[in-house]
Amino acid sequence: MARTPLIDPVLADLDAAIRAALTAAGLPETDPDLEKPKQADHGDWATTVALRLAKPARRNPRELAQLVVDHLEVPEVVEEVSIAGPGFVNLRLAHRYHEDLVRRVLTEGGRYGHSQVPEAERRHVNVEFVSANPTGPLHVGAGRWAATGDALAALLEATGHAVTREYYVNDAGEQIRLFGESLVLVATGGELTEAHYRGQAIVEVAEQLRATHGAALFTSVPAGEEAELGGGTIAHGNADTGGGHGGLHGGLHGGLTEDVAAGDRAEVTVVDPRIAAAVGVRGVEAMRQRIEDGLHAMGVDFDVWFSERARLHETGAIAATLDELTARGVAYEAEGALFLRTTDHGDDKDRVLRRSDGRPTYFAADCAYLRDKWSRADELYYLLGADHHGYVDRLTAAAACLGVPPDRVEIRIGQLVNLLRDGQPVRMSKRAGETIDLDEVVEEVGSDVVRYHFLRQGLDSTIDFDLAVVAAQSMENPVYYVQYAHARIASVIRNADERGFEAGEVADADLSLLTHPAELALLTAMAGLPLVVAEAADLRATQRLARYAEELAGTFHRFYTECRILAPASGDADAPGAEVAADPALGRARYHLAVAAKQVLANALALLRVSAPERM
RNA sequence: GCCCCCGUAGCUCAGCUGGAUAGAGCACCGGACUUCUAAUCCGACGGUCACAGGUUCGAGUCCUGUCGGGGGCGCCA
Repeated sequence: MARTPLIDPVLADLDAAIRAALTAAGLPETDPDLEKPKQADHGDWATTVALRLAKPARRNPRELAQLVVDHLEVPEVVEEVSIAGPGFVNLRLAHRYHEDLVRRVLTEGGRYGHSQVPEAERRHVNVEFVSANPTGPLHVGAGRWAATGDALAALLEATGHAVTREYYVNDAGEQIRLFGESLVLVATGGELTEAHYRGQAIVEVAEQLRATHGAALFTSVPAGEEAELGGGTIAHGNADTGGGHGGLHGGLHGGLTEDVAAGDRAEVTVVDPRIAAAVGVRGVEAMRQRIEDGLHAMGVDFDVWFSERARLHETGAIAATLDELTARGVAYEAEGALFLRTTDHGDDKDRVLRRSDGRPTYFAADCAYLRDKWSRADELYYLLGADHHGYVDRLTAAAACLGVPPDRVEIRIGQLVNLLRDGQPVRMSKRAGETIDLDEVVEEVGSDVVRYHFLRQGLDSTIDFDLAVVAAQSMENPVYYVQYAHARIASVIRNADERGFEAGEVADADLSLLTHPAELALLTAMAGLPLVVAEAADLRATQRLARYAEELAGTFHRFYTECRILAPASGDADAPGAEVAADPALGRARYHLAVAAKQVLANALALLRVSAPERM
């Protein structure tokens, strides 16, 4: 993809004009690579072609810049071309461009800022995120993946891709039996060991199951049910040892640093495994529903809740996948087990698909899942926490073994979330039920604050989530700065309506009157959204959009301070806004500018899934 | 031991894939509301971009190494 996507029609013109100038000047063709100068007074766009051509041509870059400018057929929208510094070619757009922009924003409405990637790059992207185990409620750290995955999905949609938001429900295997056992013990007053799941949510789910299925569920095997939980029949319950993080989807996946590894849940079999399994399956579904509700409260809605048990184990998809891998010649038997030749694709050792006792590994389920997704999408995006970093190589290799082109699988690792309270780390233990739940925090501080807090920072940096800070300083949270700008505009519009202000149609407004520095800054900022959206989507970087929203809000606040829209009530010639009283056409132009700015703010916030309030 | 991420203002972080004078919020100091929302604006203060080399017209950005912080590495759920 070109470094600067030619989103704006003007950009395409400039790009073509510079290319033509290069040819006309007898210079080698190269990407004009238009960029926005950091300093506003350098112009609206700049190209560094002269700097980059200087070395191969062995010529002075300023000289080359002059050559380019001499041969440049200046497009109509460009008002001024200048050479600056070591050889930058700066372009300043004519005011008419900004006038057109206001009309364009108002015409496009909610679509302004959206764009279409070239046909060849258009994809159906399966975005898998969160996918935390349904053996407990989501903790705060999961909010990072929920917010980020959802916003990335929105960004991909806004750039012309089709998206499936997907949550993998790890509802098979030993941990489900243990989860069921925990529920049984809670329901029957049995004694929980250290290995069992506990906590308020477990108690509530146990009560819920009793209410819907009756107490007998906890004491007898439902008729006609076997203890098939996937991962092979749990024949003795203690065939597996330990917890830990052997597979991608078996781990916590919630993305929060945690002091207790899931480990050593082993050897606990105090309940009939068939009962534990039956209860576990139902309990997991109840817990999953709680998770779904909690995410919905945060504005995150998944298209697909993919049940490992129902769609991989019960359908035989895992077995089919192992067959396919064997048929492809990428799997082999050794020591009674089936291995996948992941070392052919960069992994440091081959991985076991089927243990020597015949049971498939979690990795086998992950392969089957990948295969299933690939049949439904043409690009697979995994958003994982840093605790799964060690899994990337084998997952990439698995994709290659299944014939998925490497450029269609993107595994993104995000750093974890540190939960703090007044600067002190909060130690959490999932099995002891000592967690801080996402839905509680969302309820307390609001979805907007939680989402924005996570979206504002890049995936590569560890985020501190200090409950005290987020709650107490909420009035200083940058999200309010952005939302306030939107609410302020809404307020002006309300006032205008009340006063019977006649704004007229944009088409009739004289937007050429918008020449105040604060007006020009706002117009320039508004023009930036499409490019920011395209880049944020391309780089999978939500913070780009968040920072842009803050910048745009800032330019509006300055405009608001310096440029009145409504004439002052008094006739005082020195009062702020007297210029509007003297020239009503200016007030009308500013009104349309503000309405357009409101739209741009709303569009940016919409992509972050943060609300744009009408009043605050 | 090996792999990944981070180190930028007192604090929390951006920095547009190598460009012009490194930015914002918070904190601190000083200003601005009888007139569209002060959850705002204006100004001041604040930097050896962890450190050392290298690549080139140009490095916070790319490469190598060192130091410091975080995370990950199993026929294992």
